[in-house]
Amino acid sequence: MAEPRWRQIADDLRQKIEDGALGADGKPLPTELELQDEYEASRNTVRDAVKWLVGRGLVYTRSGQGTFVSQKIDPFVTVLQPNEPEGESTAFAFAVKNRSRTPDLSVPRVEIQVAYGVVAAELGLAAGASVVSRHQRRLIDGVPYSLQTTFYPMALVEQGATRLIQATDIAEGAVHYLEDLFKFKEAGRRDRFAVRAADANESAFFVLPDDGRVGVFELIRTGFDEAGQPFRVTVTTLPTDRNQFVLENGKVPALADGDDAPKSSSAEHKP
Amino acid sequence: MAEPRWRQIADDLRQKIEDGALGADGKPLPTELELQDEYEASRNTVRDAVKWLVGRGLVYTRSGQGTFVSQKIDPFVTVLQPNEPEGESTAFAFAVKNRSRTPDLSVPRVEIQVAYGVVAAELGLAAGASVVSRHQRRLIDGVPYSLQTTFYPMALVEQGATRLIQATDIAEGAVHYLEDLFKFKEAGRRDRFAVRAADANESAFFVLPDDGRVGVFELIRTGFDEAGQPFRVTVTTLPTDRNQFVLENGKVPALADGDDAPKSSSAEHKP
DNA sequence: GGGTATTTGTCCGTATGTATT
DNA sequence: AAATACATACGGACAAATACC
Repeated sequence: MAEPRWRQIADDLRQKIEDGALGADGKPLPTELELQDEYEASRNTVRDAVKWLVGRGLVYTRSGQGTFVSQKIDPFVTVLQPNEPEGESTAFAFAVKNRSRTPDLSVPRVEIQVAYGVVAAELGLAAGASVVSRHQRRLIDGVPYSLQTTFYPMALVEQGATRLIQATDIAEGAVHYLEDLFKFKEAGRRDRFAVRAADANESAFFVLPDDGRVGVFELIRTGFDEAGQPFRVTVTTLPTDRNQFVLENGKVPALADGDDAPKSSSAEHKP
Repeated sequence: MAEPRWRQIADDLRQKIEDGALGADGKPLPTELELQDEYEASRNTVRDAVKWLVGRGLVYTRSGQGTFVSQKIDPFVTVLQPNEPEGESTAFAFAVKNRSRTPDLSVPRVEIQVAYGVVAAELGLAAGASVVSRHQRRLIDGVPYSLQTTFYPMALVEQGATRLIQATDIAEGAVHYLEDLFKFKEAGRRDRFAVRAADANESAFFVLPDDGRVGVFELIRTGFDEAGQPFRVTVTTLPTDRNQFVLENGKVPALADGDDAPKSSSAEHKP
């Protein structure tokens, strides 16, 4: 069996979808019963084919309704400035370009936790040391955008940064607050980018499909003082299906507001 | 049916795997037949459960052998310097830290293409203009690392940059070659980061699972001259399952060589 | 709101193919 | 060659979700 039957069917459907012969203008694909007749295969076999398309994100199914081709979504574009000018927003510097989108920020949930794993490693703390965590959810135009938690060594609070443990937004940004309070500068930052599977919390908040197809960006930003000592770690997660990042270096023309985010270039660099 | 049977089984298996009760030390999970007995479900149902785990990347199956829990892989860490000092490697500045890894670079495949889509948009060319594309594959320690294509307007070749259309490596870097030849500087760069599904070529080169679970980073780097005119676009794709990026800004302590890349922080910032 | 038809989701049993040991 | 284990494929029954009258 060179190519399994379900795979042949899947490839055929994909071709027809890309040609626009199927599912155009939001119409559903043929029902499983119809496909069963068309391909002379059992319903379970055509279902396997459709499942493969679902796994590729090409189509989605709705119980009781049918199978539809997925629409590309207009991504959030987050610009990471290399040299932040000033007044960055809370904890994670970001700017979302595009047509008058309205951000929405939850009240921070503040907790005292024990540092472990990544947080302890990044802050250079012994596993078991206390940290303050400030957690926030972001929405843009009502769409879940990011989950963010910033961790500070408990020592900062003991030295007077009491606003860190209040569950209210720090308007000027927590980092700025610390800079003002302690008369120092965040001299450097290191960002780590990775992609991993979404956990249950993220799947629920971002409303991701259950099959684990859509991962999340995990951004770990560590802030250092002049002495090279880390004093905060911010962990931000964002779903990969609706987010892009832009990094600018040196002299770069402004990104036009209506500038379309690239869809895909896969056809353009093939081996 | 609050929770489907297959999902209950999947959750139970996941729990046991995470507890180390199953699949530890490389031993296979119980066979489908054994699971069928254990859970008193049909073989198809336990297969559905296992499929879900496979989709999550928690286990993999090998025909004729069994089902095994996936091992975490030691990721490549690519450092993106904000202000490249000098002598960046060909076309895409990168540095892979870690234990004496040996990079491997294919001979470039050079083509003359018609610009369209992303490339035309980024280079500010009319769709239909000619571009030179230089495509390379990278391996690290024999493991496929990236696919990369850089596009230059054909006009550069007509103005004398003839080495661009030769299928030989440009040791000092193509950008450096252009800078020397035309006495100008790459004054700025814009990087776009996105994640998308791998296409067939990428799946084959990177040896990705067929189910589309693993996406690829797509990095689009556009280089601008002093006048703000784009003169090259580099498209790089790397699988998300084995790559991380690090971005440093300002004064940051050196990244230790053996510094472990973070596994996951999902447990540490939950709503 | 209720009922019904449509469509996908779950679950079962069975048979046979293919890869690996 | 034989045994084992996963992969493919079929057919059937019922459940759950949705739309529509």
